[in-house]
Amino acid sequence: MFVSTGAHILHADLDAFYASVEQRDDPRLRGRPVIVGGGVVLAASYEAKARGVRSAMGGRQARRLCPDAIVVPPRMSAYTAASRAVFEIFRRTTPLVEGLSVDEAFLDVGGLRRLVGPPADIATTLRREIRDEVGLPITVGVARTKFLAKVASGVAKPDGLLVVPPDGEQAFLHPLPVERLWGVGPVTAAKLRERRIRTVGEVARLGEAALVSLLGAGAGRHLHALAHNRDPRPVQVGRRRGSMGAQHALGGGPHPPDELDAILAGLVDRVTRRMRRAGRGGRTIVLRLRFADYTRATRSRTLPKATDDTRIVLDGVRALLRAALPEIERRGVTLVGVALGNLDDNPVQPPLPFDRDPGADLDAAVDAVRDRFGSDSLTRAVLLGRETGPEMPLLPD
DNA sequence: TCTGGGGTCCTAGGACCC
DNA sequence: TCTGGGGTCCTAGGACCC
Repeated sequence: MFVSTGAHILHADLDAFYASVEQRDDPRLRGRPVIVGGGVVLAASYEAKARGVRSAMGGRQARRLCPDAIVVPPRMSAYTAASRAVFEIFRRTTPLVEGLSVDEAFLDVGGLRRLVGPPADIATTLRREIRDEVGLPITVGVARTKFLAKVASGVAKPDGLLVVPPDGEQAFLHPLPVERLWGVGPVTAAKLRERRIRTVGEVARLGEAALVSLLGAGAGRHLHALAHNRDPRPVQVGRRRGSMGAQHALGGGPHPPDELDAILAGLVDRVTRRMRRAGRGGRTIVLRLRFADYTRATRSRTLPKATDDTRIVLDGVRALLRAALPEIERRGVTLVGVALGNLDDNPVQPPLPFDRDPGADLDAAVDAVRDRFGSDSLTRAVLLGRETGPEMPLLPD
């Protein structure tokens, strides 16, 4: 078997994805600072990033930094369509594609050298095809390992291509600030900074034992390996997600139990519908909370077998909510969420009519739900929940 | 810096079993 | 009645990513 040892892994990452789709579809937005999302920045164009706007930033602050920014509401279906088109080009390039999110993936092109050409040429072609066929800029990092390819694309952004040759890895890696390392966030960076460690090279000189005592066994060993550029993980095709969830942020002020219950019913309906559409079931039910001080908590319970059943999940969420109510009362709540973990692949039940088609005939949908759940009030709530969320009527217990 | 929505992986303690 | 070591599952929290 031929094993490629050169720089053969591509990390392809669309630039400012949502904002680029908006600029593509509306010529008036091109060359101008664009912010997608109102209350909070979901994505910012590079013109807006240059002014300090970052994703996850509050909308007010973003507008203060960049008063002339054009703010557009998100169009999720357009982003999903663009993502599909890009992934088709990925898979046309090589069957070894591992998606990381809607806008990035690893591609292993090690076996294509004889057939198509060297990885750098393949990356150039890939970028051109995505530009020509989908109309979006994409940055590609090329290296011998996944980790290094990801770091390379981060350095090359936006609209760039960077190849790290195997004999240039240390020279590329060591001068970089530790924040560039995949997996080093604010907390880890602060711990390292306290020890006067700022670059990857300084991490590499530290020694595994010192890193483990500073960061813990897992993170310490992981970081030590990355700093020495050891990353044996292969590109994995067909990874499936392990959990599915939905959440809803709440304004300040009190939120009575009835209101929380109604919101959670809407969230449960959204998640279970997605699960049925995906043909998956979950065994662990998670209630996610964020309190008024923005600390987070989860409460969970695990069922004997996986389910995608709205009623069963809702019952579980309600039990978790009841138990958490005193703490919510005391501390206030600013977010509720529902997630299902321990996902397996058994399609538990056929999808309901509007699982596939939101415009399905309402009477037929009501009948189908009633057949399955046998309750008029739940039927009504489930149907309403697909659109209303917070405003939906209370469910009886 | 006053904070959305969707995920991943890791750690640690306790229950339970052999 | 008191005691060992190992393994798995569950719950909860935390850091990180896009």
